Amino acid sequence: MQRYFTITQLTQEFDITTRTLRFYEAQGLVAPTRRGRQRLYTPGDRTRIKLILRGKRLGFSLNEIKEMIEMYASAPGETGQLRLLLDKIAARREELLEKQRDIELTLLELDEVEAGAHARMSELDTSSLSEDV
Amino acid sequence: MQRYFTITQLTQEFDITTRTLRFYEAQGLVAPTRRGRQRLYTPGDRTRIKLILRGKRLGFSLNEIKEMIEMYASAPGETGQLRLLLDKIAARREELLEKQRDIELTLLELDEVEAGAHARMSELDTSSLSEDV
DNA sequence: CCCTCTTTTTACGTTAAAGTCAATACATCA
DNA sequence: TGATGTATTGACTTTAACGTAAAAAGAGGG
Repeated sequence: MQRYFTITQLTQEFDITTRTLRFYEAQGLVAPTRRGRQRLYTPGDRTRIKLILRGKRLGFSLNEIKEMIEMYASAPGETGQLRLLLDKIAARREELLEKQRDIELTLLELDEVEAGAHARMSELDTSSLSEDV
Repeated sequence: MQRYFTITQLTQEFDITTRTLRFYEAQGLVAPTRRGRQRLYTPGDRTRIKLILRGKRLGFSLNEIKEMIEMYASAPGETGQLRLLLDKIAARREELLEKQRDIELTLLELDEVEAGAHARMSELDTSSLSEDV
């Protein structure tokens, strides 16, 4: 029942290169199993890759992404470790909330620029008395 | 009525280095005026710097940020330019909305990890019969 | 079994975004 | 006016995240 993905399947699905996947492996972000020397990616590996790409879209570094993935994967035993984990979670959450606010502001500004552009366009339309086809 | 900021004031306010500000200037992202050789930043320059840093937090490259800032600053004359501007705005908006979705997902996952950690902690608490002070 | 095609490994190159260092240039304050 | 501190400029270095190229090793097909 274990379905595997080849490296090229994944590069095509996610539009990345083999170099990229091997680099992520070298950084300890994924660890595909091997059939001989060939890499075989499990669905779990595929999920990790999705997480990595999502992290990248949000502007996190590979090191930060690695930390987050390890947070998901770990089941730390003792209380000290758990407190530390909770702290890390809180910190990440703060960052994400800040990014959310940043996005809101940027979207608002885009709205303004767009409104200005539309205004300018209708000016041009009426002044030139031209008609769109 | 024109208040100026020195470079060190801004580095302290935004926790960046002078090298960074001069680099942004070399890239055409800000253009402070000069008193002799010394740089003087206007409130407008300061705003641009804020925009740059916000863009960076969202994972945009300096080139992308430059484009966005120029979108704000420009008042393009002809219709073709305006259409192009509207297209760029639409594209940016898409990116930002994707980032929003990415953030939502990541926050949900953090919630799960946190819930798991809390569960694990209460297990440890009851099993050890210890009390917090 | 040979040929072709894909994968892997190794190594060096590249780009963005600064960091670091050295040499001047100003400015000020005692 | 000389010392002291801050700014500027230019050059070289660094780091992250890959790109690119070359050589060797399998994989499958006829």
